[in-house]
Amino acid sequence: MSDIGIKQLAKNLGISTASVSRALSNPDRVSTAMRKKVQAAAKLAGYRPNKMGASLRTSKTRNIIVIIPDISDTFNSGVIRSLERTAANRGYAVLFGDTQGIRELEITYGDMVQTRQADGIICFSHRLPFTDEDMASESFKMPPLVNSCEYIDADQAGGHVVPLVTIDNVKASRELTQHLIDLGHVDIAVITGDISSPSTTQRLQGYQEAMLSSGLAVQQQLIYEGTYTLEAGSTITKEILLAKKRPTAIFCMCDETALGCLYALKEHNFSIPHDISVVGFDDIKFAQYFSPALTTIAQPVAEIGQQCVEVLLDIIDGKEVKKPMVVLPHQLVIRDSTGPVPDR
Amino acid sequence: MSDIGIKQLAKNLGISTASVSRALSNPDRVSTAMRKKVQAAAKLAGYRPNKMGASLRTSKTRNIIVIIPDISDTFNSGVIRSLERTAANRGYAVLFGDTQGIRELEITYGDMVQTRQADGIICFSHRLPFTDEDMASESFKMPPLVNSCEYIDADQAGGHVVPLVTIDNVKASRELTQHLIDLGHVDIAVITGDISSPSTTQRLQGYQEAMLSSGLAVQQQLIYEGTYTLEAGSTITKEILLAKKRPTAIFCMCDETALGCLYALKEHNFSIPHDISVVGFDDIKFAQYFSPALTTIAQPVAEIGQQCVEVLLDIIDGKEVKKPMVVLPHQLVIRDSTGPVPDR
DNA sequence: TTTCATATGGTAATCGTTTGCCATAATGCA
DNA sequence: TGCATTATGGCAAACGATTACCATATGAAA
Repeated sequence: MSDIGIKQLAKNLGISTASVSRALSNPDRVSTAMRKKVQAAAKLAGYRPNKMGASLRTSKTRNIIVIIPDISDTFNSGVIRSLERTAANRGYAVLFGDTQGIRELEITYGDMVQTRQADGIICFSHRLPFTDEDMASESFKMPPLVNSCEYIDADQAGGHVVPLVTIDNVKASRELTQHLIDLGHVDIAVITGDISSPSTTQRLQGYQEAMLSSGLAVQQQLIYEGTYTLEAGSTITKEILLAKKRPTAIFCMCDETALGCLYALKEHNFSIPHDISVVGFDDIKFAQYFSPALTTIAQPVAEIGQQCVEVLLDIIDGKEVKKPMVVLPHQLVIRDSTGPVPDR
Repeated sequence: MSDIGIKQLAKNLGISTASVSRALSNPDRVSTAMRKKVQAAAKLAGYRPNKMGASLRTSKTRNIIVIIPDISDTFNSGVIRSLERTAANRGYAVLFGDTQGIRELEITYGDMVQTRQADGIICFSHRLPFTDEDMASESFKMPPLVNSCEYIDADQAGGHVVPLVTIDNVKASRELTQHLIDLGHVDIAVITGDISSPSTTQRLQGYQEAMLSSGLAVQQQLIYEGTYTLEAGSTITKEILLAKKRPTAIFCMCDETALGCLYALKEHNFSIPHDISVVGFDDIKFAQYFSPALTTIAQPVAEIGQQCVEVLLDIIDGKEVKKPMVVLPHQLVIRDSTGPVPDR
């Protein structure tokens, strides 16, 4: 672990730096004898190549930057884990930028490709991490980027198509709503995520489609605008309980919200699903341990992470991207938080 | 966003690269006129400094690598978030390596300082991310490293003192156990984490100390070896329930385990805390939403993250590290999962 | 034996910055 | 006014790898 470089190594062996470099990172280019000699010496000396030097020369960093609003979000962290794993297998390291939804931080992290600290971006937000100014510039070139789970508007992207890995939110939401309808529910409240997020819009659309196609009215007063948080689930549920006409089911657009919802319901002595049914979305690892275990949509977390990396690396490698949008299968998971509509 | 470099910029302005560099990153070194001129031109041209070039020259990367067994662990991700924030404020980016506890991956990530991809390491494991071989070598120099929450043995560290940011696990565990004892519990089962982890050992020690100092026997058959997971909580609790003599309280060494435990208890129709009391450890964000809300030890997640970074940057900057061990205050949070021992 | 292709190793340029050293200009002070 | 500082800008050498290009050696084919 001494601070030895390729130069010193070459000098010690009485050979050129070119041979050392080749023996280590392009072994076919040298004779077996040379290769063995150099590799042995390198190992002995504890030689570690300085990646900065290499990166500078090759203009490849083998880093991926992941831009994410909240790294502690349970659903996201599942995807992250898979990302990281896949990337590592392909020889890439993953940098994370937690933006807390702050625009300025998004920009900072988005800049890391421009400053050559990363080769590409995986983004978990519905906003691109570049200034409008930059994007408007005609010299703007979109760096390798794929979006996870959140659709980005072509308008916002200045006409660029942004590759996306996601499930079909509309369809999943429709199925979930249909499940409630099949149980006889008619008054189904919704606690949305941030409405500026397309995933929320899509899930809302699925809900509406399911209602309408079953001949049920979409009651605007049952749609509550929230966020993807525990707190939103808890506070909005209380609001729902205060309504003159109570719904018999609550559709929470993420599992954390559903947990908050269950909490508030139990606090007010509602029995689930006897009095009110609750569904979530995502199937985070905690969902099956909630009481009652949560009916939800399972997203293929591992595949999402993996595909994000695969697609991104294809772009980085300059390969033709066959599918700008990868839609992965979700699954309706029926557990104990949903039941038939109660008699009135 | 054009691919312009310092050289081109200098040529355009008819000045030397030195002046450009100074105007941008060492502004006091040049005249106001020069500074303004260069900065304006840089902005106009969308100049982005290539950090690889700079890093190579300065041998500073301004990256920190965080090595963590499970990035999706809820407690950890809280700390991570804070880490990331503090680091960003200090101008450092954070890279993450999720090792899944795999030795080989630990080594890979540990190597990133040697290969100059990062300036320092924050480690969430009880093992150092270097090969024994390396550490045994006399030329081994410990890179800047601080450990979060897990103590590292000086033996294992080859005599090096590894700075640590943590709470006092022994004390916290003692208080938590004492809380149960105060409620009249005598037969208190424990579901541990991985026993190779010092945090587990320490929490176990705290438990034992509390029992003994209250004149209670430590019953070995009540100590169940587990892991810091939901699944362990669930399966081991079932085991506990099958025991001839059932405990009246279960001490889970982390909140996720406690959730698994609550789940299993409810599944078998035990009422909490009426029949059995349960405590967790960490106070993850979900804990207060469990049913019943969980009595636990709150760790100062944000401060832990912050301190880790502060200490690490001090080491990187070559400052004297005043305290090799930072012990932060925890808090006993009493909620609804604990109650008086039931009448027999 | 000659000729050509291939295998192997070396030389030195290069990637994009930063910075030590120097020259000159500007300023302060007596 | 003269001299000592200080401010400012340029030159060119790093940093540590990779690699285009070249020279030589080796072997095969004729």
